[in-house]
Amino acid sequence: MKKELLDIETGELISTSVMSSITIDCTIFGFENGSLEVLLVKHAKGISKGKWGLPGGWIQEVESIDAAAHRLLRELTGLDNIYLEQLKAFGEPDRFPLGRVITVGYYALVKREDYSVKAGFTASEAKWFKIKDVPELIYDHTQILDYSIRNLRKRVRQAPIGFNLLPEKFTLLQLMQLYQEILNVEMDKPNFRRKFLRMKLLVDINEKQKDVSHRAAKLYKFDHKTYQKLTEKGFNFEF
Amino acid sequence: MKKELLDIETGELISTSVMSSITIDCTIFGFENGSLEVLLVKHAKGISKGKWGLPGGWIQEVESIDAAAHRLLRELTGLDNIYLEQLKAFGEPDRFPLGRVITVGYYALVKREDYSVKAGFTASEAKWFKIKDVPELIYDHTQILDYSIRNLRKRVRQAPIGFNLLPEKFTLLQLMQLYQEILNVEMDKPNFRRKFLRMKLLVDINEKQKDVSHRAAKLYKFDHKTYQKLTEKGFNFEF
DNA sequence: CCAAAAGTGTTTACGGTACACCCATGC
DNA sequence: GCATGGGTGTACCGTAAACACTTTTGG
Repeated sequence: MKKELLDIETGELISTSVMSSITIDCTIFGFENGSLEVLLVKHAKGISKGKWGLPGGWIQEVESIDAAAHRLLRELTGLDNIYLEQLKAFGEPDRFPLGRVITVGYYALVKREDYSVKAGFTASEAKWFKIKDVPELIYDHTQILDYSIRNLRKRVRQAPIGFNLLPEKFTLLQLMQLYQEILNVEMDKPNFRRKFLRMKLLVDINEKQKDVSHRAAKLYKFDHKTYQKLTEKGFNFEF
Repeated sequence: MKKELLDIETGELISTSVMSSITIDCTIFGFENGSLEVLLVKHAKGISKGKWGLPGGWIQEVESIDAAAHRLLRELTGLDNIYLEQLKAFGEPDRFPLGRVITVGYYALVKREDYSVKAGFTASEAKWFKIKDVPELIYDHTQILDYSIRNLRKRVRQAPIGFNLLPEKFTLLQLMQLYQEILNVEMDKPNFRRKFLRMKLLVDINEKQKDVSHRAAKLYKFDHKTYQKLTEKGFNFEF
């Protein structure tokens, strides 16, 4: 529809075919050394210069919202096939200081082993933060992040999406630590292992850890087929 | 921001301060005679004349998305304080034939006893449909409705939101029938009653049904305080 | 040997499920 | 009496929770 719009951050008039008044913002979660982290970007210019925020962008005229979010992730991380889900639209009238802009929030789960900062983004522009170390964010991004975390906690108890934060091969203890970190609870190792193994969601790949200073743990993979079957009939993870 | 826009349904140029390219559509659920129903409106003019769709509207420049949805509901049903939650944004590029418009989907639960069609809406313009009798809908509204139903089924197992579809005072059988209808399952009466009573969510108001041709059932109310407490620590309803 | 984490076994209690059965009311 | 739904009792089973215990590996 419209081809010219004011870049509401820089004040420049830009000419392109994106939708005005609608943006996308994405909370990207990662898991490293037992801590849940989010990827934030530092704004280089405009009124929010020097401040951290969630990665975001515009939606093109001929692109679905989901496609725009995937494109954004690819541009930022170089990764395709990231686990990505829409949260909801955020649209308080005053959420954005330079005009009325509604944003569609997403959250993504990334395997840190796959991730590398993409060309064009230096370490000073994009950085992982532990949840507890997240600084003050621009606009309503703190609110969006809070919503993302609450949503992750909810989702992780309804579907085994936590796998998307772990390496391909992982141990049961890693899995348990992931749940402990996200849900902020203490769990019993023996009970956790039995509970998860009973679900038949893990495939024993007959490999073990190497170079650990204790008994090596079995490595598992996630069984996508069982996951699909369970998803169709609905299921629950209460920890 | 912009004050003039083309009414994409009628083709008229209208002058008002609403956001262009963003609308709201709302699935309004009701429960009557053991059946789950939705309120649809018939479009009177424009390219979708004579077809049924979800009630929807524009978002004003100085109004939050949630406020717009509440206003829409009030205009349509005359009701305030309706249970209302956002679903997500729907934005396929071709979802709307006359231009790129993203819509924010909502779903609402109303007590049918409170509801009356508002002045300005005649019976031929707004009508309740049983879920199975819903006709073909305009644009992507069938998809939004499907998403709403799936979401309702999910939510009803995570929080006792079903209460919002029942009268103030209800029997345990009514409650069970509501769950059976929404989840499309058969339940055991004795077990359902014990399970629900154990949750301490129901208040026995020491009243009984009248004029029924069988033993009169106790009437209950929903205990909002216990609900709040349970919500804070998270809870699950598996039926 | 010890430390550290992997992994097994056992006991208890509670909630889900199935189903038999009695109660109250109108016709 | 009979139909209809209201409501109680009970027996069985699976799983969650707590925790004692054994196994494997590096140092």
